[in-house]
Amino acid sequence: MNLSPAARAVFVELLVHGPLSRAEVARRLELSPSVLTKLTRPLLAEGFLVEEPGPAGVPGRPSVPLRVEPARRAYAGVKLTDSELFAVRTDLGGAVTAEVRLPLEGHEVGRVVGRIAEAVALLPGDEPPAAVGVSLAGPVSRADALVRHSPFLGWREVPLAGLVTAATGLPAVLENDVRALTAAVHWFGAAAGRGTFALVTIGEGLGCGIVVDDRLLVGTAGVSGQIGHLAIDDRGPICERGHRGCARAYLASPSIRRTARAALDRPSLTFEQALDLARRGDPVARRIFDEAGLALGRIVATIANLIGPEVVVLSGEAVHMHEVCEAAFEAALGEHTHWTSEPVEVRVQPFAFTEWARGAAVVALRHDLGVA
Amino acid sequence: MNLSPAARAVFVELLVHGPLSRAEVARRLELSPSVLTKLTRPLLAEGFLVEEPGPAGVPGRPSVPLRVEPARRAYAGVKLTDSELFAVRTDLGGAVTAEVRLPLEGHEVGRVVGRIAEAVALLPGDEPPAAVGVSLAGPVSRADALVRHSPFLGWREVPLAGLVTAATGLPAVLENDVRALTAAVHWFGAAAGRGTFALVTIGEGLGCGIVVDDRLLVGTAGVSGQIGHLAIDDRGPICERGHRGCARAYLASPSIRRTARAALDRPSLTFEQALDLARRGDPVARRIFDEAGLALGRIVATIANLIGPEVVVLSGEAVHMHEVCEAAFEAALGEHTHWTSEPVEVRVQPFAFTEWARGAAVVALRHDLGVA
DNA sequence: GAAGTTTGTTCACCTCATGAATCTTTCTCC
DNA sequence: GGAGAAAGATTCATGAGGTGAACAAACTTC
Repeated sequence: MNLSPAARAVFVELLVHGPLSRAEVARRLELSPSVLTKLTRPLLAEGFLVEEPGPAGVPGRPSVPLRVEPARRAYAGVKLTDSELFAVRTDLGGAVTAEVRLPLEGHEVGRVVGRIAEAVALLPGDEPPAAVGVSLAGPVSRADALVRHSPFLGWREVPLAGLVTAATGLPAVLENDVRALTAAVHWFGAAAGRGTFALVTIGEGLGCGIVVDDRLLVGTAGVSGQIGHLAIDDRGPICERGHRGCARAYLASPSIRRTARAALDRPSLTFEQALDLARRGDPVARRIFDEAGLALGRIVATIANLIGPEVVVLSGEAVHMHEVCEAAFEAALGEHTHWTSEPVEVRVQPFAFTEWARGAAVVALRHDLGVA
Repeated sequence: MNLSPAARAVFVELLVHGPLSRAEVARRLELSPSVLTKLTRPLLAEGFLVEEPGPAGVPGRPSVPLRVEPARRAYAGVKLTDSELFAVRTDLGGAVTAEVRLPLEGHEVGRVVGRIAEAVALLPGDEPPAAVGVSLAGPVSRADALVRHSPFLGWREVPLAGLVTAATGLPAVLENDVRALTAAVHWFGAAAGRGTFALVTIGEGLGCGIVVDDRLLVGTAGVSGQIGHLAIDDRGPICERGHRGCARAYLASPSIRRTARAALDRPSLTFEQALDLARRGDPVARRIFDEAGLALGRIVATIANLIGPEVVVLSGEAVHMHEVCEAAFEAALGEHTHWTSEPVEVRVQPFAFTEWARGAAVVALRHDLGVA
């Protein structure tokens, strides 16, 4: 989109913080009002911004709120798993306008890239997306556009973004899945407008993305938010790495399924079935989910004590278990929050199966706007 | 000092990253070489910078490294405890050039402020310091220059910085003690030049300061780095807040003293005596410090997993215990570091009793330079 | 309808970084 | 030892991008 730094700041402010008058944006960004006239004019002319009817009944010249026109531009986001691929098309406001789901046949790089291109082409829409974002689990070097290591695809040092650009003819960006989701939550999700927050995802694994002063925490060698093996209790269940009572062993859905199967002696029980049993008051299932809630509360409290976020957002494929284990969660959060502070605000972001891909699309959007 | 943003960036780069040529500074700050000529000229003329003999033996015009002249300006730093006050004078390079220690007679605000002014006046030096920094434990609102709450002084909402300015006639800044020390470690200590690191202090209490991308993490309501009550083991010793096996109970020097007195049945044993027993191989004392090392390793691993710092610096009055519990510390750090990462680099910053006050002086220095 | 208030615009101006050109001072190669 | 290469430092015209004052616009309040 090629925006000047000031124009970018104005556009992002309007995108994330909703319709705002020029005067209000000037105050927030500590700019003089005159510069807003200048910066918004071309954006209005090109249709990226539109004027809205303003509030009435206040003294002074009525303000004219400016709003980003979401339909003005589209983005594609693709999330890779070991067996399939989710693709979505979103507008400028991060809203999903189309979705596609394709199985992956094998993990050979060329085949997967072909599938990605296919999925992007299948997404209905008037114009081609302005950029494509791709996300997957595991360490990713965004700067080098390189998949460092993907355990479930068996990849090492794959320059995926370049290959996707070659296959689609579109600018492509690569990002770790949790970080991509964090970006979406930051701008358009439960943490919209918050400067400092943490996202905790619960599902096949545990993930954590941290945003400090509106900047995503990357960490040395691209590693941060590793909460999977946080020690909860030296006597708890054993995780795949042999740790007793670590966070994964209590919380990850495969661990919960495993524990429930063993405890209930039902070898084919699914996670959802176990959750249902707990909902209906089965004491064994209840206990398992209560302990999961305790672990989650402890994790959130640890993050909150250390970082001091404004809010902690919960998401992930298994986040709906929160309603079942809420009491235990709140108790553990309160108990482990530092005594001088109030427990951190917690928000549950309902999870749709397109969420991961939407995160990737938001990364594409941010890239297109030139946001680091 | 009233520097333009660019001049400030140049000066700080030279202050923190040692002597550098103009060309090198231009490259690091992504500025054109010409602007460096312009920006450094007044700083050289006023004696804040001096030219140094450069390296020989390389092709091209020899570079002229620029160095900050530390003696050009002085700062005062004051640390308050419940019973006494430590004051230091430092130069621009954060080096301590004088120190004073005064007992506090009572905790009445006016008396304490008078003592601070007295101590600052007592510090020998040619010119008065350019600014005074004051640090103390507990929540401090730096923006409002307000001590929110000081448990050991019995203060609430005391506008200390304003009072110190009134009493000394010097600009005064207020900061939490751990954060002040973090600032000193960041610019002139074991993390000098690192962009992302964590400081963990061990002493009467546990503290943690976090710097991300060269910016101090403040946290909502000014609260972050609360590691004191991190849960280590549900069966461990009990801390003053009634938590079993929390970090304080394992690591804070009063807890260690208490545990050692009870276990060895020596009611008047000091922390240093217990440490000495451990050094000499006493099995009871060894065990106590080994467990402290395990707790510390676990804390550092947790911070490293979450933040991904380049280095974790250990400091505080009791940091010398690290040498005694190093093996246990390293073992716990390795065990609790996420399996995909190498253990974080750990540096021990030797602690002098002037360190806290030096931190306060560095806060004054940063304030004087206009660094947030 | 006059006064007051706030928004939005225009315009002259000013700060500050850039980029090209140039000068300086060394090393390397022949 | 001289020519040329190399890198640092400087000068200067230029331009981007912001500010501040002045003013117009559009509404409320009295």
